[in-house]
Amino acid sequence: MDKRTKLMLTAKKLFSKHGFYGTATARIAKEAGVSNGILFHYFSTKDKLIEAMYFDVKDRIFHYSLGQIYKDATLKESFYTLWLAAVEWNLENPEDFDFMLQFENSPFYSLEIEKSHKYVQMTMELAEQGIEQGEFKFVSPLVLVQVVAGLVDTTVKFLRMNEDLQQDTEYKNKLFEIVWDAIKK
Amino acid sequence: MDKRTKLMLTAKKLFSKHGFYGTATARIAKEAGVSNGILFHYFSTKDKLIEAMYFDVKDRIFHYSLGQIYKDATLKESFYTLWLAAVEWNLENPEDFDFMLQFENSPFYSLEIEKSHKYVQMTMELAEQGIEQGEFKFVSPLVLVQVVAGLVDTTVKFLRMNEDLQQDTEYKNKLFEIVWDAIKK
DNA sequence: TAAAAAACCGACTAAACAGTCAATTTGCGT
DNA sequence: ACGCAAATTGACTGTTTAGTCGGTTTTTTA
Repeated sequence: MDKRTKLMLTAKKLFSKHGFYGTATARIAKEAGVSNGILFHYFSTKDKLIEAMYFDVKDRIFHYSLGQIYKDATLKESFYTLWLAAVEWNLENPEDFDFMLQFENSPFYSLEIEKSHKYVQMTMELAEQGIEQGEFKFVSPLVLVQVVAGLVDTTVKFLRMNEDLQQDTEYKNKLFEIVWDAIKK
Repeated sequence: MDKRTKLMLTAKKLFSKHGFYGTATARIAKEAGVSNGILFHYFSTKDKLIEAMYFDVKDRIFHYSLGQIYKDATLKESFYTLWLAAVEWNLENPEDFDFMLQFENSPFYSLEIEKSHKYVQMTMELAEQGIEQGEFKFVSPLVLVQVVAGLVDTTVKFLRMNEDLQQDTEYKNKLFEIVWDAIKK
């Protein structure tokens, strides 16, 4: 594995456990088994490292989730697939989840960063589609996207505390009804 | 104003803008116009200061929101009042909102802290009531509470970016329908 | 295969940091 | 007005921090 990847994996682990400033760059390098200098060769500042990780995680989760949607699916099916994929991905990647929560609720984060992401566009289009078809509530499509994203987080946090429910498809269907009822007209 | 209060106000401002570790204790004291030493007289460590602020904010917002509920209100009215009060309080106290978001999504936070709060009990009881009456979805009451709390955050974030909608009662009613449909059977 | 470029090292530094402490002031009960 | 406890000060410290740099090894290119 190349050292850049090693650094990012170690950083993710430490950031998610100890927070951004609770994690020293020297510690990241040490636990990654590389030299101190190489960290700043790949990431000119600590902030750049954090930002790079955000884009990396965001990319992977969207790529995975959107990839699950199949052609000719109804809107409800598409949203179900999207929601379930996001929930399961986050459950399987708890460090990424904790890192993202921390980042998106920190002063590092701004909506400008969010909007710069190509995948956000795609989910917005899905929401607009649902509104035009009269299937979704007549509110800003941005609200609908944020509601779904927020409910993904809520679901993940809940299922983490109730491991026995994580495999319970029936219960997860019930949880999805919360999401669907929230956005549908 | 006593120095303890001055310190907390300044800390809140700085934490919400620059994050926990981006804010030095010396800076808090300086901008509050008090000596360095007095900070550690009132709060033995920086972490204790942060935790004290969490309980302070949590207390004020719950006290305000729950105080708005009137007797003999229906369940829907109670939830509407609660949701609206929380949204408006957060809009009027953006520093508290940012601080709480940061805290609750940081490694500082654990559910043990949350549960220790008396007001959380009260909202849980409201949710249980709704489930028993067959008015809410048959899921864990904790989910319902967290869904509503999460949707408060989502709403606040959205209304912050759309200041023109903050006074639009009709639009806010629409946003509440999202919340209500999410939890109702 | 030589030279140029990129990856890599780890010791180093200047600044910043949380928390201490001995000394002084303030406020309050008697 | 006395005495005592609590509030307050700010200089100080030992440690930790992000980021640098001169030099070395490895990889790429021509």
